[in-house]
Amino acid sequence: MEVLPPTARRILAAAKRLLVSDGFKALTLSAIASEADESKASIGYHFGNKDGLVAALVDSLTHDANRALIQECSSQPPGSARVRAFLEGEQRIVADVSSFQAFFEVLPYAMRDPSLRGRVAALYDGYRETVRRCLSDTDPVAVAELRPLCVLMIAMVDGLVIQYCLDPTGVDMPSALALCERLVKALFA
Amino acid sequence: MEVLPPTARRILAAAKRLLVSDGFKALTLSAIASEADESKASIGYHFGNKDGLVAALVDSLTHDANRALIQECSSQPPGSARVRAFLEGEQRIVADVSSFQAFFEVLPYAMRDPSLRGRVAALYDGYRETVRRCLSDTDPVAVAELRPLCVLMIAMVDGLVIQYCLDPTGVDMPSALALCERLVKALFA
DNA sequence: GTCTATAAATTGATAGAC
DNA sequence: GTCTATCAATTTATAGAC
Repeated sequence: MEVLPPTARRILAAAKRLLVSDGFKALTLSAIASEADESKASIGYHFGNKDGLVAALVDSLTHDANRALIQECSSQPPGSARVRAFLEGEQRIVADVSSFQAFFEVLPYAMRDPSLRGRVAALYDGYRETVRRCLSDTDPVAVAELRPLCVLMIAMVDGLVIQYCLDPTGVDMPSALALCERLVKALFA
Repeated sequence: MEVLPPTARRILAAAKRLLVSDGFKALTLSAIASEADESKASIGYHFGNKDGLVAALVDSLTHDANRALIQECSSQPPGSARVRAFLEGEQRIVADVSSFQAFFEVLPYAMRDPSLRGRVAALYDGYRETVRRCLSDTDPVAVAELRPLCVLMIAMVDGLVIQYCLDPTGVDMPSALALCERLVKALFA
């Protein structure tokens, strides 16, 4: 992303804005060119074709998300303080619904295209590793269950956002997050 | 669904097959008509327009999913036996990835269209109610936390499927489900 | 590198015969 | 109810000037 020419960067940023605001269906070359104040032909020049643009867009999205999560967690020193910071960070992640919507827009395409799927799968590997780093150094006894716990924690965040996006009033998110915290602390006790 | 004319039913079934195999993008009137061995004009006649067809498709999907889950859970008598049956049912649900893929295809469109969102939100209400019925009658002490637990259980299932679809080899699903079971049982103890 | 102009294909929708 | 034929609109892609 940082090594792209300025025009390509503007096109990619415009595509990201369109994806968040209007969904994958709105990602037409005309709309992107208009949003970026560039010509349609420039998109072809910089990204080959639309598939190339989508691949670059997915890379950009996953990179941003991963960096944000790592920054979120590693700001605290290891130990119970970091665990608490991680759980608080989870709440912020759940609250940031807009970036999740962009992810859900891309998800079905990522699941079907082998190249995209590999890229997003690598992102989740990074997620799990980050969570593992946040939750370790607290109790060596629980090490055996650390991997599955990371999987479950991420699953809960993703799944909670789905329910919240579909019906913000139907889900008591604070209670769900409090229960989630209780479950984790019970495991470490 | 059952009250639809035979032709409409064939069209809907063809659309569902296309959605599962090739995704939402493949849901063009031409492709659906070809798959159903009907004419494009028939789709307009029976469903008004494409949006009408998609709404009927979402209704059909959610109805099937809800019925399957209820049947899965209510086959056992209340009590710990039903809880165990529910947890085993969860494993089967997670294993049935194809129906989840159809859901993930529809999810971004459901989140943006108010009408579709309401339909899918109602489905999740049914989900939570079903899970509540499966997990109640075991320990009255835990009643206060029953609602958030239902939310979390469904979130875990959804989130686990996401990770599994992206990388079946990168997630130790049996361990994750075992840990999930441990967490639930710890809560009831 | 960037643009205008246009090609070529596809899409959703419908008129009108049967 | 079902079909063929056709419409206007939109989409991706690219040729060619600058």
